[in-house]
Amino acid sequence: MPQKIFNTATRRKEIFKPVKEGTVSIYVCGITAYDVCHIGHARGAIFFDVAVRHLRSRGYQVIYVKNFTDIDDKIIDRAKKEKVSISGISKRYIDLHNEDMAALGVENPTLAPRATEHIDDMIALISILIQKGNAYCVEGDVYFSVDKFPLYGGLSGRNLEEMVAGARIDINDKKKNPLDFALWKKSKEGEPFWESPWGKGRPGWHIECSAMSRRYLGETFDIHGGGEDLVFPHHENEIAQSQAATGKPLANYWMHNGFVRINSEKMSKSLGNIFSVREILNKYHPEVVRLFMLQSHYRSPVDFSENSLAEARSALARCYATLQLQTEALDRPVPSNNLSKKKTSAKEENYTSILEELKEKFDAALDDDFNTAQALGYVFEAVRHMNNFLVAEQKATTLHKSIMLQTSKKVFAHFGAVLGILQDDPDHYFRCDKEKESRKRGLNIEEIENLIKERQAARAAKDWARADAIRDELTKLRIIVKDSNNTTSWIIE
RNA sequence: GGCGGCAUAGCCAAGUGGCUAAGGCAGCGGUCUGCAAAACCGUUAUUCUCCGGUUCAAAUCCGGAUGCCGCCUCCA
Repeated sequence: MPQKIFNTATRRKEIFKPVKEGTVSIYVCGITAYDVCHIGHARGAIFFDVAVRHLRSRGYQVIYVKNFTDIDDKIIDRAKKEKVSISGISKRYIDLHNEDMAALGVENPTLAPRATEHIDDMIALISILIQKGNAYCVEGDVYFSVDKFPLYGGLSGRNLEEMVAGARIDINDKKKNPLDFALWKKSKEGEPFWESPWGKGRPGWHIECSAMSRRYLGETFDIHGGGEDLVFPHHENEIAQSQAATGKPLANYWMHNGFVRINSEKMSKSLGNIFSVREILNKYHPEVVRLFMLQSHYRSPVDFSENSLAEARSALARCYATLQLQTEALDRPVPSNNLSKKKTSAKEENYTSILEELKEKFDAALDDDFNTAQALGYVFEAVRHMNNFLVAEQKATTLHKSIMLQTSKKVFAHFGAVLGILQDDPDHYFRCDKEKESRKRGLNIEEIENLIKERQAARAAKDWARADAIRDELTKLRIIVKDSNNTTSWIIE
């Protein structure tokens, strides 16, 4: 099945055809380094991470570029406020960003260029635009002339007249058209600057992406991505700059991820409902966040709440419980003399083929515009299927059982590798989960373990009253006790 | 004012013309268990906001209504 991608530019799902057979070049707009990453950044990062992982698993060689904006008004403001250098601010938040992404299991992009390292590329591009008459210089500022670019508005589906008629456009006397945007800004007193043919100044926001994508991916590359808010004006302006300069399309496919909402409200500073990645990772295993994000389609808004994360946590625990059973089954030695004696039945073979079929469906779901929600549906079907198998075949020691376990191991490894979940050791996962949950609820793991031990002793002595009393006590703390033949494990509800 | 999106079970959420409307969470009945829990088995939408239309056939296409949301200003 060919890869399909919903292209913002055409508002349609299209069959993906790379510029160069077998490779994918992708550019995603990264962060402006002036604050810590929030859950919205996490969504975009996780989604594009999965998209790239999937393309790679399908055999494409992917070049993934995600930039850092390290010069910008907000960074300058913050530097002023804290009385530190601009590079001090940007370095701090780039480092924190990298930590957060690593914690979320987001793989590093192939390249992570910074705007300030590409000022020359930007100046070169702006010069071309001036030369071609698409840009003009006024008192040290350089503006892009939207009237000279007939395709302007094509990506976001707007036209110039309507936008000019809109009341919210700021009127600037220097601009020929109110929609013209800055390519280069004359530096103000005390601001950082670079020398340019138009005097001392710094780049406008949009030009960096045009310059860096051109440098690393060429004039036309495959996929350009970002959050949906970037469609206008940022990506519209990038297209205008790049295509006016090169005469070629900037990117063939435009992908935009939807926003994260908080309890059905827009996440914003004024509402004070911004959740940082680090504060969430303090409470939840990173894969819970990934699972939560991937359960919705990337283009839909996703509603983030304590409750929805808790649901994702239960769902992930279900997967790890199965992996744990699987690991135990794999560790159990199978007497080799029994293997040869028993023949594999059709029913047994069926177990393996269903798992392999689910893997195919999983990949096909991701081929279809990266439908991670549907792909996860197949993961959970595989979980149930595996549980069935593990219960039904518990006592079996046939050759098939070990084949099935190996297949399952392979299939779940594939699911996990593509979605970036199920990467933890199950025991470690549950331990980590316990630590986070107990910290959150002010529980003491040691005390709980002691109670569990006490209860086990009571059970061994068949002192059911005592055992039940302890269990009731633990239940009040929302701790679930799981007894098996000779051990007792526990989880936090 | 302009442009765009969404509405599917108690909750979350796939599905965009035709097999029984994925999956998760929660609930209920059963197996298991000292009793539970976990796991497993079974079960929970004759129906996809409403009203019209197209079609042999629509949650899925078209028109209209209602409700919610996003972008147009820095924003992932």
